Amino acid sequence: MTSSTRSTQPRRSDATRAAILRAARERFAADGYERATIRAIAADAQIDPSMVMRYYGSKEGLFAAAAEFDLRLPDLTSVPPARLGEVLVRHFLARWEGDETLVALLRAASTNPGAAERMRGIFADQLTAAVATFGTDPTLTARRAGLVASQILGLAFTRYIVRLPPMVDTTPEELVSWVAPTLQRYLTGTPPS
Amino acid sequence: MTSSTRSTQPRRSDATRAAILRAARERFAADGYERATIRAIAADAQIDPSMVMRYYGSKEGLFAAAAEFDLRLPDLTSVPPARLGEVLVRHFLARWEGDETLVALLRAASTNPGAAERMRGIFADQLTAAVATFGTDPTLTARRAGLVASQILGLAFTRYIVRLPPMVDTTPEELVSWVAPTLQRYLTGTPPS
DNA sequence: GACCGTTGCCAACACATGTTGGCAAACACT
DNA sequence: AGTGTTTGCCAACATGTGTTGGCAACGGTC
Repeated sequence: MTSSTRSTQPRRSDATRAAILRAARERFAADGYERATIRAIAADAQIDPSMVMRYYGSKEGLFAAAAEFDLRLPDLTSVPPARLGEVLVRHFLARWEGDETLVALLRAASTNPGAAERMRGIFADQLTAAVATFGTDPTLTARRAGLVASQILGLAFTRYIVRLPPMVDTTPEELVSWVAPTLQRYLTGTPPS
Repeated sequence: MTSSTRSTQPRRSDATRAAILRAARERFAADGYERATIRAIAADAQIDPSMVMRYYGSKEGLFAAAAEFDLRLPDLTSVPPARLGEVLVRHFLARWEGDETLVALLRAASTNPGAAERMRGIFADQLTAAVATFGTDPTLTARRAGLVASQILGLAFTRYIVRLPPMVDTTPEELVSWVAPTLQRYLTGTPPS
């Protein structure tokens, strides 16, 4: 702290900080947590590796900052109940088609316990909260949210990580048509016996 | 080659080889490709790290041997068409609930290109071939197989890798009830416009 | 213009990694 | 018994990693 009394004053190094964060997201998304080295990230950002340490403390700290992520789920109460699935798939596809943060998180979650923990938080908190806006049984709500997460993450995993050819080649709209009914049933379908 | 003229004669070191492979599968499944070190695997197998190199050439070679995997898909032509989804989910859950090889492959596929390639091979070849037993349009067949893979891998990813609480707590039979209709539609449903 | 915090770079440390070569004991075979 | 092969271990190398400390240049403040 210098002389700033409240929140954060714009610092002269903000540009550097942002460059590091951008490069970190790219590298984490492309290589995963362990293969993405601080040296490579620093090289991409065209600064010295020691700056990364000064501004983010450690590699874990850098990842924590780079993997900050908000699903930005729309208000599901203002959506026609019959179109919930469609709205959700479309939203997710659009959300991470233009933001590699989730891909970074997805890759890292496989090997980094902290990343997995964050993933759990995001989908357990944000998604469960959204699903909870309709339906009262908490166990059932959690199960619905989990199933939705399984299909959504499976979609992302096969399309962006493993890159299964049929999943890569299919257009987003076609994917929406196929997957929307699945989410719809997970969200509003009557539970099996 | 020593004096063996055909295939493979039982060697005295077979026990060691097997111990290495078992430890490797465990470590790769638990830690992923990069965090699983040859030293740790050798320690688990109670032998010297250099033996791993001698018997498997390199870390990549060891992984290739440890990640040998067969989905063992049943013959889908002898299954009532209406129960295809149910049979498939049950088979997959049973298949990898007792064999950590697929978990190892799944974890590694996120960061290791070779593992991702193998994953593509398994699901593009074995699964697509099974789906192709009914239906003629190759593009549609590939798409169906891809969608099935997305839900199946999403299930495995959320249950075994990220360990989302609702997906971990749910019993296999309950998962089957929820997911079977999804696969059923991906396999036999009429394609959207 | 002197002072002090900030920004940046360089060099280095401590450590873990995959990998290699050499050597001793155990074994197989004549 | 003698010889060649196999199995195993030890020590070491080369390299890449996250991380640290020190030092020069810059920027604003009195």
